[in-house]
Amino acid sequence: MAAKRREQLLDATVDYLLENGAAGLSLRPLAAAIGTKARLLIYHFGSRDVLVSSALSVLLRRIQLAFLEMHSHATLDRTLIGFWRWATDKPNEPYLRLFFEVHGLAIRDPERYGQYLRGAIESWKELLSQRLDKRRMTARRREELATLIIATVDGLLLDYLATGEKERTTRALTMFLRTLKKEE
Amino acid sequence: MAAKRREQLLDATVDYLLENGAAGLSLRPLAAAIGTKARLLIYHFGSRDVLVSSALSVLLRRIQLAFLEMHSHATLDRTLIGFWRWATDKPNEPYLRLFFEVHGLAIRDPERYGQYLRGAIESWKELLSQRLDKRRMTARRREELATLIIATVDGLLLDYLATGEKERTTRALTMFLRTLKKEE
DNA sequence: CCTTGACTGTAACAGCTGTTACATGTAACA
DNA sequence: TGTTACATGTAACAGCTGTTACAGTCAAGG
Repeated sequence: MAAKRREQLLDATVDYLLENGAAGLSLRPLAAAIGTKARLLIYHFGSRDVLVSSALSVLLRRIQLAFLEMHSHATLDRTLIGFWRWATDKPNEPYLRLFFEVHGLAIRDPERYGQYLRGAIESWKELLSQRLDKRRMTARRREELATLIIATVDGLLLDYLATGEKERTTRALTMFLRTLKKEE
Repeated sequence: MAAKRREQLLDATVDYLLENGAAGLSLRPLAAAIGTKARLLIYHFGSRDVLVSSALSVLLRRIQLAFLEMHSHATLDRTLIGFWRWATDKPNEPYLRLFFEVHGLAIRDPERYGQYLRGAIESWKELLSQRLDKRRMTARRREELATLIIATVDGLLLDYLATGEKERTTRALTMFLRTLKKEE
């Protein structure tokens, strides 16, 4: 098993990123934290950049799994509220924190983080469009709606992460969903 | 005039940040770009962190000025659309890019960027609440509405910056405003 | 047993970081 | 003219960065 050790290091790196962020990552502190040496990280991954982008892929996969679990809910409302609950649950906060941190970095440095960002945006859209498929509306309108819903949830999560005010942001989300329902 | 040179360096630093971002800022390249030495940046500002947070304050002031210019518009709709036009205008893009980049960094590192983030969020809320004051609604409802509007515009701007798709995101914004109007 | 290949340890490379000590300039004011 | 305050220049500090050269260790397969 050549790739086994690599897999372990990768998982440990993801956990480290969730705790410490991606902006100031450097090999030696990371290696010390996960019980290895910078030398070996380079050996297993080839370079720092490969390590980071590999770790972000794993991160994305984990978030997508959380998305998929919400699919069991009956209505779009319940799916969104379910995801909101998951995202604002304290133990899951690091996922969203890292998500928006990398989002900010990617806007500036698409070469390094672009692939992750495109994948992340795509996964949001896919979830939403699957939910909206069932309704009778033009593709154009469905696109508008998906864009609006994703943006609003993103914006509210950003607010929540910055202020920590769960109650206010949750109220704003339910108000948004109520407004959407009237619209139909 | 002791503070004159400092002011010049500060403005030049803001422009440099708008072009090059804040995540990987380091003194020597910055100094070279704006025609000075790292030595003098430390001399005028005391430390790197003071320089960065001073520059972000100037940035915030500039964005607030753009906000205030939109106040002349008659309705809330027109104010928001006016700001959206300003923010998605190519030459102004760096402001929002930097805004969200720092937002991402601040979530991770509140000590360094927290002050800027709180000020930025406050200025958004102030603009909105001034606009909503005139309407008859409970303070609680006004808070929900302001939170929702800010979050949606933020989320759409984030989408626009990542994808560059101005037409789709603008359509989503107008759909949002139309929905809000029905709600009243 | 001996070789092969995957893995790890030690140490170093050049280059970068923020910051500082010390010396020099420069202009205003007594 | 001498003093004072602000500004600048030159070099260096210790500490960090990703990466690499070289020398091992260790278990599996001939």
